[in-house]
Amino acid sequence: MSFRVFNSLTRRKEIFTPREPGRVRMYNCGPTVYNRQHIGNFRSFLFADLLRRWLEYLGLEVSQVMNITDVGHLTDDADMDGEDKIEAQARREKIDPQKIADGYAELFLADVRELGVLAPMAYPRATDHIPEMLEIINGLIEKGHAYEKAGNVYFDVTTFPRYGRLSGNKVEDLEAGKRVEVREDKRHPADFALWKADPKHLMKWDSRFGPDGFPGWHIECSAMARKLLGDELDIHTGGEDNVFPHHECEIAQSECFTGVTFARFWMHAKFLTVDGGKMSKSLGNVYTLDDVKERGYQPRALRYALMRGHYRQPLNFTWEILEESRAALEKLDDLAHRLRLSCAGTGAAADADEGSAAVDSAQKSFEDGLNDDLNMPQALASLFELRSTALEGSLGTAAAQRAMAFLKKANSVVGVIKLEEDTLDARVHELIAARVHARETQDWAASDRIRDELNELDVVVQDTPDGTIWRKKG
RNA sequence: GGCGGCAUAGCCAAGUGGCUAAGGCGACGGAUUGCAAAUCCGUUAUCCCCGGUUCGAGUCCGGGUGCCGCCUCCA
Repeated sequence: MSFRVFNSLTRRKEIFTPREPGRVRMYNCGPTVYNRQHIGNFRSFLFADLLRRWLEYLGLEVSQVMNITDVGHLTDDADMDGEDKIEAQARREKIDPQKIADGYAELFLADVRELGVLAPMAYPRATDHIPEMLEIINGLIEKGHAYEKAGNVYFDVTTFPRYGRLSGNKVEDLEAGKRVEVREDKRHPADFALWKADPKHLMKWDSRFGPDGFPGWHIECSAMARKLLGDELDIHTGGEDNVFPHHECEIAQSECFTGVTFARFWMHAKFLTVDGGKMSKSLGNVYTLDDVKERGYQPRALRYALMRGHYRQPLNFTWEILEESRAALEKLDDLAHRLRLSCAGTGAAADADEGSAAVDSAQKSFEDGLNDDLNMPQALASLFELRSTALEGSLGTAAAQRAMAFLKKANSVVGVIKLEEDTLDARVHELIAARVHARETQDWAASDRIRDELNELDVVVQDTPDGTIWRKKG
């Protein structure tokens, strides 16, 4: 079965194939680093990570790029008085805007690492690509797709008939829209800025348009994608809120400049809501990874919570859901643990191949699920079905080894399961041995006391017919 | 005002028109256990409403209702 993805551009599921056989060029819209990234941002980044991991599972080489936008967008594209987000934050913190951006970029990288996101080929920064942006801007002016007015450069949307194809917006409707304020130096209200001039701006670059310029919002992605991946991408991803205007504008800029299709597949993750609605500072529910950790949850619990639903379905976050995720994850850890034991012969069925068919069927279901536009719920369900099989004691050693190999492969995609054997220090080993001895002599008081002690050390003991087994919590 | 999405059990969440509607979390009853934990067995769904198409609809079509997101920096 081949990998089918929902292409936002055509609004249909299509079979994915890279332009160059065996190699995928993928660009993921990353963060604007004027603030700490929140769990909503992570949903989109984890989606990109899942996609990359699945493509690699399928044996494709993935050239993946995720931008870090470290020059702020105007808070209001149509209003020159609108404040740049990074500069606004810099004023609040009274330090240099580049330091703000660099600081938050570091936090972003640390967060994402903790969430188990695999590093892409590159995390390019906007401020390192000003010449590449200007090259495109100049080219667009030469080709008549852009025009300059007093140091500001705008893209002329009327020169690109496909403008609006991705988002389903019509230029006429945008014109009628109440939210787009008309700026008198724009030819058309929907024209968007490629380059802006403002002497008061702190981050600025010299160019033929004047000494006080800085890039408009969308141009950095076009420039960095082109530089690192070439003119034609296979996949471009982002959050659904990027569809318009950001991605629409990227397509216009890039395609008018290069004359070829910018990206063949566009994939967008649905929005994350918190407590049933958009998160907001006033509600105090803009959660960061630190909030998750402060409540005693491992980052992987958040990874699980944000990935267990389908990426195109709305997802709501609550602390109850995170708790549910933690509990489910514990079961998957336990599956890995049981499989290790079965591989070693403990509790394994007499026939070494007993249960092989169930393992194969779980693997097929896992692969079919993810091949169907990354159906993660189905993929996860297959792992729990494998667990049921393993717990029925119906796996032989050979089947268990096969199951373990599959689980490792599966975890290369989901990236949340604790596969390796926990290590215990000598003290814990002694306690476990002492408890086994106490039980043999039916000294229940001592046995229970040691069990409590082990619990304090986050070790859970379980007495099974095959003897006492243990595992670490969490 | 324009565009898009969603509605399946107490909660979360799959579901190419066709076998008894996956899976997870939780709850309850029983088994097991020195007590637990884990596990096993069982119970927990008029698929938002009303029409229509069809031999057959959770699934397709039309109309409601409710919720969410985008159109402004936003993943």
